[in-house]
Amino acid sequence: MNDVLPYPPSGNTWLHTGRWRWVEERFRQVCRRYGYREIRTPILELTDLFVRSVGEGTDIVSKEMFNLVDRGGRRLTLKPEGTAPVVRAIIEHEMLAAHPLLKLYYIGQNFRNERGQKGRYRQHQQLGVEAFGSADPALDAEVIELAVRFYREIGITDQQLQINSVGCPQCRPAYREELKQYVKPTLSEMCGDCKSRYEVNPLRMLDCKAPHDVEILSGAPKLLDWLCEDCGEHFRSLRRHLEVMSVPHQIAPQLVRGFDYYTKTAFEITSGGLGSQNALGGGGRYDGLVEDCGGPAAPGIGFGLGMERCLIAMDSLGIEFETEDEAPAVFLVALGESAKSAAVGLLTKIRGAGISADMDYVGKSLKAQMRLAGKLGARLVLLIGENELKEGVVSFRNMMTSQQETVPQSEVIQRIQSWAME
RNA sequence: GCGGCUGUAGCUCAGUUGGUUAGAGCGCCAGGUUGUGGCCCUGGAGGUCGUGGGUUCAAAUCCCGUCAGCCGCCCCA
Repeated sequence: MNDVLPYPPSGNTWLHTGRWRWVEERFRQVCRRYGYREIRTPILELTDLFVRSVGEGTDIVSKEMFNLVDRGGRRLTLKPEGTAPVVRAIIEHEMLAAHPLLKLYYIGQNFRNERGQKGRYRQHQQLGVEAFGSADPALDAEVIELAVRFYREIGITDQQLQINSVGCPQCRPAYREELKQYVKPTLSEMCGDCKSRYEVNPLRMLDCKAPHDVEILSGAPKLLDWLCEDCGEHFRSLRRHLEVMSVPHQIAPQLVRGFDYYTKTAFEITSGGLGSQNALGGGGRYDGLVEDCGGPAAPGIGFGLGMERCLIAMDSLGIEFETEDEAPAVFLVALGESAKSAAVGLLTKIRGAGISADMDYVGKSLKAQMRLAGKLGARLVLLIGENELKEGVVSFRNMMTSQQETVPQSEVIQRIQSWAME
């Protein structure tokens, strides 16, 4: 969990709201360009939703969810991932009836109860897309290419895309047995995690990092060789589309994702500079998920990417970008009580005309008010004192050139507007 | 869940083998003559040394607990 501040903090410069907005806006732009519409789902969902979709044996469900019980005795969970809530929402609102092909994107908070470290937080923000209603590998390619393009557009030049197929309920069981047969003789030499994975989720052994296990598994049968005709053709087709799109990618036979709902396509995008959490984002196809959650039989594919990891990767690559100008265009300086009152009226008028403006509220001296105007970055200072009040004018000071002029009160708005044009 | 490290002013940190009123830079505030910012000069405010306990004549400093953060493992975003 992190506080993201309005002013760039020293050190962790990525904890700055300006940067977050910039990345979010880029993501929105890309999603809109590809025909995805925004959806927002609640932070709380019924615990059961995640248990059924993500899978009982997964790390997330078995040890990483923030659970709570409400006063009605319902078991609720702070959402640990974004896909299941979206699936729940589209079923509840029968969205597929009106939009047989439904393309959605989201930006939201996820929660996982685990030990934090660089790039991994108990509350983190994910940006993601989900596309429902088509099993066409071209849609897989679209989603993957969208992700790759997004990273490229925010300047992450060292991204690497890895793809794999995790099969389907038709072909996966046979492979699972084959893998178990292969591992069985050497199971006693493997790490404790793998011993339990052997029983609970054998495929997860494939991405074990223990050196000896990696050695053992290097000769293991490949999932890609055991795909059924449908899954095999889907994967080959996906690759052809990626070639046509000129999206560089590597095949990663050991790539297995941590959720049970994935079928066929699985992919991950990594970047250097992230430490041991090198995944920027990942996703895959989930053709049985909507039906499993009580909806129509609709295939789907999506991905999620971590906001914090994007920002950290950008920092480590030294990516610069323009932050929007949040300085007030105009700063009002008032001298004395009656001038203050006139300034308040003027301030309101200026803001009402759509111009950003601000003034002092802590009783600063003229000098201090000027200092504040300078610090805030105001380009124009409007000064009202006894002299100006008497003559019905306002002094305009151009903070860039230090030139000053007087303007009749009735023409102030007009003058600010024309001044902005100069 | 396991292992390691850190915790002193708003921020980044210093603080000698335990020893007077705990320091610096930056930031903040105020002045540098009559109503004018940036640079410069001067001054000022601000800290129960994360927290609880212990050792000692004496603890920011040593020991233990606790909380928080960071880093690695696991896993993931």
